[in-house]
Amino acid sequence: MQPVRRPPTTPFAILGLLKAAPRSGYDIRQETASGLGHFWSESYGQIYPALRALAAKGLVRRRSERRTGRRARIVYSITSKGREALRRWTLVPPRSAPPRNELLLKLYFGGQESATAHAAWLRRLTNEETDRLNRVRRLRQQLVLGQIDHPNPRLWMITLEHEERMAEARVTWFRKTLGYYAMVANSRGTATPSEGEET
Amino acid sequence: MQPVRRPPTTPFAILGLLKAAPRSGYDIRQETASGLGHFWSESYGQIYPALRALAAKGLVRRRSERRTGRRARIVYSITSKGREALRRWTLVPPRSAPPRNELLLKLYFGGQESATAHAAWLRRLTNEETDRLNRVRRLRQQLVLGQIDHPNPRLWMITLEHEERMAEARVTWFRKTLGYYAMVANSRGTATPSEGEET
DNA sequence: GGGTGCATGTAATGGGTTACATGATTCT
DNA sequence: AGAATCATGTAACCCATTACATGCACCC
Repeated sequence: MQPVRRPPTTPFAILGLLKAAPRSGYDIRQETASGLGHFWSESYGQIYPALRALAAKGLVRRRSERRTGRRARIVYSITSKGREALRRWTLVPPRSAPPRNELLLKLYFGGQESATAHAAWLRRLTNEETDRLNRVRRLRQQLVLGQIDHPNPRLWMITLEHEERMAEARVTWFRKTLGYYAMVANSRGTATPSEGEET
Repeated sequence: MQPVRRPPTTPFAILGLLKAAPRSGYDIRQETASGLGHFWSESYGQIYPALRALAAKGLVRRRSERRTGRRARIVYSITSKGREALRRWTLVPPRSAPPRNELLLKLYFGGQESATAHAAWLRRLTNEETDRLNRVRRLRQQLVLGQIDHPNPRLWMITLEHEERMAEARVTWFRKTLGYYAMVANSRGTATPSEGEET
């Protein structure tokens, strides 16, 4: 009846950001849409309630900041209690998420009948993934050359390398898979339409 | 007020399994815990309600099967309407999930202070991932050699290749990352504790 | 005066897991 | 007799996104 509590990760993602600098809810959203967005994202619907809860537990401090010429906003900063909670959380090994790959599901259950359509969107996805890979490579290169200012370049590098390895692997797989689909789609789109498929 | 309806994927995963053969809810769970489990998983809490909903929409047919000597069970089979719904679903390109990598979050926010602990669980995760990679490689090899019977070996191969490419990439990244953490953890655990870390 | 960006927030809804309840049958 | 497995199902949560409401301030 009482399900086991697994610690949610949203509040810790927020604490982590606040550890680097005090921020508003809006700032946090921006951050998870750009930099951190490489490996973590949050929506307003998560952030604002979580900030309240953190403040209620004394892990962050809330203060409103009025600025001349700009609208006032609420800035949160981490407390020492919050810092400690964050530290403890990072020590616990991460739990792995159950696999959920919609792409594979659609290919697998689509069968050969859908090969033409699949070839079409696989081509698009391949291009998107290739672009992403190139972006990450450029980013990493800039970091290597010291053209990017970052509070912890080493750890940032580690996350970029993760992105890059994964993107490379996906592109490799995409190209190979696309080869198969293009072949199947072609063999029925043009040559022998009433042949049926054997293989 | 009325959020846009994104089609849920659970019912289609179920339809896909039923397309191959009629199955009970229990069977479906077993399937998503073994074979399909490589890239998709479902829990009872999802499956049974989804089966009811599918039956109500006429996409699957429900019939109870009484077997001599074994307890009766409820077997679902796909209808032609269900087959059509599945086909249409596979034609639509998959949506990509927002990135959520708890591992990177913990490393990134943990900083160097937690390097010793991180090195420890990174080592464990590296081993687990390596084992998984080896398992997938063996599986693929068996498929190549025709030692595995599968209704659609080509599509199954494509999913295994995906698994393999990803596992390879993760192992590569793990080893590299572990190298860094082992170094940091070591340099402070033994030699020059007050030196700080350069390299 | 109107668009855009800054800023805070909530209601509605859906996705998903875990833990339990319940019971039959088979194996030891 | 008791454990393991087959089998169906639900209650209680939690996680998360989307879409909207609201309003300030700046720039054109």
